Amino acid sequence: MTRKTIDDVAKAAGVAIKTVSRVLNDEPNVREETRARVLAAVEALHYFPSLSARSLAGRRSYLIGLVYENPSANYIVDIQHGAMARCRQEKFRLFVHQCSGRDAELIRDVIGLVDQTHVDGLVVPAPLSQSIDLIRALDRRKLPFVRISPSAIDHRSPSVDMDDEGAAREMTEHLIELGHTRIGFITGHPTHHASALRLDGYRAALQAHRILYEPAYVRQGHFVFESGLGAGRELLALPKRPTAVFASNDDMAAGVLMAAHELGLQVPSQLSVAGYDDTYIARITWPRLTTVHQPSYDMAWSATDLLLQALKNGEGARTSRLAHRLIVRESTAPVRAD
Amino acid sequence: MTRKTIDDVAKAAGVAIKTVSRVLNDEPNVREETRARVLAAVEALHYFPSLSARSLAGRRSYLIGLVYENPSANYIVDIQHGAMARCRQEKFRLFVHQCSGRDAELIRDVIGLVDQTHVDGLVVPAPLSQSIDLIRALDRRKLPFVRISPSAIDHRSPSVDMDDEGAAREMTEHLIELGHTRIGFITGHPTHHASALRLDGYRAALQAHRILYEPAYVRQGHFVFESGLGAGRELLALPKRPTAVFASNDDMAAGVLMAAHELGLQVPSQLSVAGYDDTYIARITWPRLTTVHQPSYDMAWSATDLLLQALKNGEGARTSRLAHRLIVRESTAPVRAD
DNA sequence: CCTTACGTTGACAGCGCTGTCATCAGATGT
DNA sequence: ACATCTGATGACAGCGCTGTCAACGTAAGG
Repeated sequence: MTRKTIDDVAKAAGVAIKTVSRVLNDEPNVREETRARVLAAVEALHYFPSLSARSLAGRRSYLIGLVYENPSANYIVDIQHGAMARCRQEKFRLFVHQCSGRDAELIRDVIGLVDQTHVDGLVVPAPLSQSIDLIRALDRRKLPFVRISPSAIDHRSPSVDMDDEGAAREMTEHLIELGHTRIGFITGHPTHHASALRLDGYRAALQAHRILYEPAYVRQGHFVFESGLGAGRELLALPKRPTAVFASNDDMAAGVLMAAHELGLQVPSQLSVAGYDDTYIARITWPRLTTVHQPSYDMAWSATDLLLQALKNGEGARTSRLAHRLIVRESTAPVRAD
Repeated sequence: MTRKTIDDVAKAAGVAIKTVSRVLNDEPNVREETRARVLAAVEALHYFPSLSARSLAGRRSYLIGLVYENPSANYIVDIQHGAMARCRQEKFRLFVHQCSGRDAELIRDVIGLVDQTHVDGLVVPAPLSQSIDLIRALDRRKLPFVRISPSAIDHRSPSVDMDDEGAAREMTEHLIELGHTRIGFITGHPTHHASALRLDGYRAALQAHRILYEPAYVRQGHFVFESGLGAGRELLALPKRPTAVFASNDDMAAGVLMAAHELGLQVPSQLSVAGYDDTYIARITWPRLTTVHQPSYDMAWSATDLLLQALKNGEGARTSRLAHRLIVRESTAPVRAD
């Protein structure tokens, strides 16, 4: 059992290889009857065209790259699978690449990937999507790419995002509606643009409800569990401790839960805790987390979709914003009368 | 800024392209001075050889495939990164592919990947590594592959695993040493070979300590949180409920924790809970999980290492077993005198 | 009726590399 | 001294496709 080539298919279908190529690439001007014969031969021989040959010979490689930089496992798996799903539908393949290095080295790493694999385009999720240097380097290579959750400093390339500020505002309002006024907030990694947006949403909600913004209630986190645990301990050690804590992602919210448990505080009766992202974690903590659903899978799907469209039609920049929603579970409750 | 080719390098170094090729492929019979000149040119031009051209022209593609089938996010991310790390060291690239379909369709999916991408070999983690049909199909294609945690029904191909039975025995003994005799057990997915091994280890420990094996204490799980929650609820509803529960992975152990919390049972004072795998989850639950560290990252690294060795030396089957270790955290404690 | 256009198909070059084989200088053996 | 071997290098074919262009038959237009 060996690999079949286009010649085998051409022979089996009684046509020239160029005709097989036409059918495989959905090119026009092939008789319906011929197309059917070729497709039958392809099917019968279990023929799969060689990506290497295709990308060497033609302008397309049928390969999309997904480059990312060390974010949380749950996020990146959703992103991967969303992108893979869309690729599969179009018979593209996805090349997943975890970048190494920083700054110039990172750029070389990505450009190296592009040069070696001949990918037709790149899906660039946050936080890499915020690297101006990378964007510039890709532009120089004239490589199409779509960014997920790019920073506000914008660019004419297509991108997909969600309304981070609005979502954070809604979550904060949810807590305010439950009667909370002393609401702690844990920010995300300082270099992620989403971190600033989420903080903005928190502050906007406070302001809209005339609740004084109290800097002591805001702690710096880094999107990882340990930072949430640390920030949670600090917040709960405050003389007038918050009755609710809103963490900028679920991992950190899980850290706050642990901090509360350490002190023997009941969640949600003595402390409400809210997260962000709605990753797997939010469903397995005790209690389960009230959180914002960030549609990572769908964002990756859409980003890949935009990229494939751009490759087909050579069409320019488009941006799409996906809907989020509040997921209210058992970690938030009305504030208790002290 | 455009892609450089081997011709550019050859011109810059003042040699024939074949000589550049020799240097790039570590072939012998190149003068040291010539090699240095070529490498300097490669560096200066930021040249990256085209994988497509290489795999078309030669016998090697410098590509390894990682195929997997829907396991937990935390597991597969570790596997991916372990394999990527090893690939990077050898200037190979890793093609990550989530399989689709079942049985014959799955086989076609994998063979399709192999045919299209020309991967030199495959890393096959559990549970795919247990598919006899897949193994046979790969053999027919004469494609080198290394399995991670294959089933006992063995094969002369290389593989990497850990001692599942021994680890489960140790964990059960840990619980027994804490004074537990009514120990619940939640099995893994029935088609995973590791599930049976872990159950064997549990039973072996009971037997060694002359504790009666009680079938009612053993519940079927499927390696997912919900199944652990369900099984946990059942176990804790038993008239003579277990004082400890050992779940076959961390996700299910988290489910048991939730079941305990629902009933207001304190862990570990009223119930000890143990997991398996030592994924990220084990460090963020309350209390943090006592678990078995399964070295997924290292297993993938080693599997990739074996594969690369086999590609280089054409050497046959080897199997390597990686060490596990018990991670005792706060979810297990001595049994309380009732 | 012939010309033109169009739809359909195939011949062939060439993408950027590696494998094979030839070439040549210098070292080695007798 | 000559034949022989060895190491270093290059010329060239060809991997499996796609892009280009030519060829052909047939329908439409004058």
